[in-house]
Amino acid sequence: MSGCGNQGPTDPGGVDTGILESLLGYHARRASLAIVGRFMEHMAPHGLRPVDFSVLTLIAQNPGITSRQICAALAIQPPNLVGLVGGLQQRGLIERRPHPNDRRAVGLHLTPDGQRLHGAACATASAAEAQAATALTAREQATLVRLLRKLYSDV
Amino acid sequence: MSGCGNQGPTDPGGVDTGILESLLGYHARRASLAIVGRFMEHMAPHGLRPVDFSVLTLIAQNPGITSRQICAALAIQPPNLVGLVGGLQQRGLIERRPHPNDRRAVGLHLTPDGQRLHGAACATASAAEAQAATALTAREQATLVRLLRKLYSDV
DNA sequence: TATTGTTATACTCTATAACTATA
DNA sequence: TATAGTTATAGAGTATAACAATA
Repeated sequence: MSGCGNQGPTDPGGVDTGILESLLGYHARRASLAIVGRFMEHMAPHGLRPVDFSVLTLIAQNPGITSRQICAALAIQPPNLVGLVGGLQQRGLIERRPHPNDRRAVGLHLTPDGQRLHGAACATASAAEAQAATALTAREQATLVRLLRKLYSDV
Repeated sequence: MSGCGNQGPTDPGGVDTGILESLLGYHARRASLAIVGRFMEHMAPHGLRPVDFSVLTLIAQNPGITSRQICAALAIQPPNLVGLVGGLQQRGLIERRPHPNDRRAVGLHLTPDGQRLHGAACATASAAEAQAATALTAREQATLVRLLRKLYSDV
């Protein structure tokens, strides 16, 4: 029974998607792609990808944070963060300072330019969020965030 | 104000994630990665990636479906589907038959082996879904799917 | 011995241009 | 002229191994 007993709903193209419609991962991935795509369009004028904005935010909220801490918080492999941080530094948005306690590590800080750009990017992010969530009420948004957190918090 | 006025919650590592906590895309992406990751682990014994399972499901539910229809339903670029379909055919899971009305197109069908594997994979998918959603009640799951669909349906 | 940051590298995923045969 | 399928290819994104400096 390769159809799994389902005669499921159809997508806009009139194709029966069967069991896919019942899988949380299917919907989570499609929603993620749609939202992140819109976020990218809004953030493009700032020259920031979603991961760039995430890194800037972590540095803004945690001055002196190390690369390893960023990697742990965002699930990025250390080698893949090197170029990203290098790019932000080359644009003059962040700077590296010696870590006070550990001479192996480097503390990351926003420059004044970085603070200005991050402030503008935060406003853009809020605007994008408001637009992305027009289909949802405020209560639905809160519910959605709560349920999504449940899904990845206990892994 | 590069912190956007937020002094947000912290992630397990004790890092302040600031405005990220309020962004739907941030949570949708993390939830998607967590769920899809577990789905991949469950599906690995069948030798199927999520996209392979999706394609097999579409063919199972829509015998004779064309590559272009699959591309439209799953947002895959046609060139990227060629190798995928070729691999499934080489494994003897699907077969290509001439399209009844259009000599340019090819209708895709599951072989008996493909039907057996897809049936087993469906059972695995259901089991993975049940495990992924232990943190949620049945009502919460339904709510989550409904809200996620809203987010990407009106794009 | 373990950890930080780094280089080099490879593998996957995704996107575009261009071709062929049919419509 | 437009579409279905394909090839070749380029660009992201992501993964591991191994190294030097330091803990």
